Amino acid sequence: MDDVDRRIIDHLVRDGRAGYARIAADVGLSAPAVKRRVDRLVADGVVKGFTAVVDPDLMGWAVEAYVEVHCRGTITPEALGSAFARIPEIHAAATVSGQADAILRIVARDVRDLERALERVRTEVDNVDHTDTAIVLSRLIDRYTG
Amino acid sequence: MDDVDRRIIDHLVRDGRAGYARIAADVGLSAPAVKRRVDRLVADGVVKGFTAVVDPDLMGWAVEAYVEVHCRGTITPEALGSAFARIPEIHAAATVSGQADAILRIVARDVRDLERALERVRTEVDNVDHTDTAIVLSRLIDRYTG
DNA sequence: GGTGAAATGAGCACATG
DNA sequence: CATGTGCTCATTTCACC
Repeated sequence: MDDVDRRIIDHLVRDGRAGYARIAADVGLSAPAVKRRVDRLVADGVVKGFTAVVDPDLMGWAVEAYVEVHCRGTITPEALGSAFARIPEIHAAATVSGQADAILRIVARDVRDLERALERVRTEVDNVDHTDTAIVLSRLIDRYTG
Repeated sequence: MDDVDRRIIDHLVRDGRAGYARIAADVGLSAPAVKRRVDRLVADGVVKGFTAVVDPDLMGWAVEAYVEVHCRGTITPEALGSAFARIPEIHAAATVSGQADAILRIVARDVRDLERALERVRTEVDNVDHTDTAIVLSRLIDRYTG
């Protein structure tokens, strides 16, 4: 992981479909050298994959919410993770410091979907005391790199 | 936006670097037809772009946090958005319903960076009463499609 | 990591239903 | 109007240096 790798990753984050020749010109290497580095970065898991960035509004994924999950007693991150993984509306989940035990980002088609997902969180995850939901009103920023 | 478009998008979300021929075989069209649809989806803004998915831990972006922003009085989403946009550590920001006015996802290099970003939020954004920060302990889920 | 050749895929004009 | 076909050119991807 040297500086060239970082510049290659930066380029790929900005344009995930950029050709090796363009990246090579950017970082000052040949195209095959860039491909070898990208292959290695993917194999090492530094680059986990490539994806299309979709406008949620235009796709009909209208309702998004941030949900604090508060649990009774103690629960392992692994147990939380495997339970959350079964709920497809959960796009991001993380255990956090502070009063809440975990924070979820839920993306649902409509309010009904959101309600259903929240109900599954409360029933399928062990020891959930309560959830605190903040529904997204307007998306201000959606960055993919710093 | 028909069902074929949705399947193309689904394919591109799963693999942002997939060739048109592979997508074509998947959805039952020819490669040029798929390219035309993808070009249209990008032009229409349904697909906003393509990006590499990077493992934050392996990149040294070690500290991530969800931050509730509580404001005094009223503030427009536009004012919040333009203020947040100046702080590069903020990767996602949205106004929300409930007690908080906005929720941020901040990705910082270390705790010092996080602290600096939070200080900027409190000073550069108008009418901020207080912030409530939950530092991510472990990432459980990071999905890019439902 | 660079170079060159072979294979693969992109991208375009034109014809078709 | 959107798709399919055949072609040309660029890119990828592999060998080897």
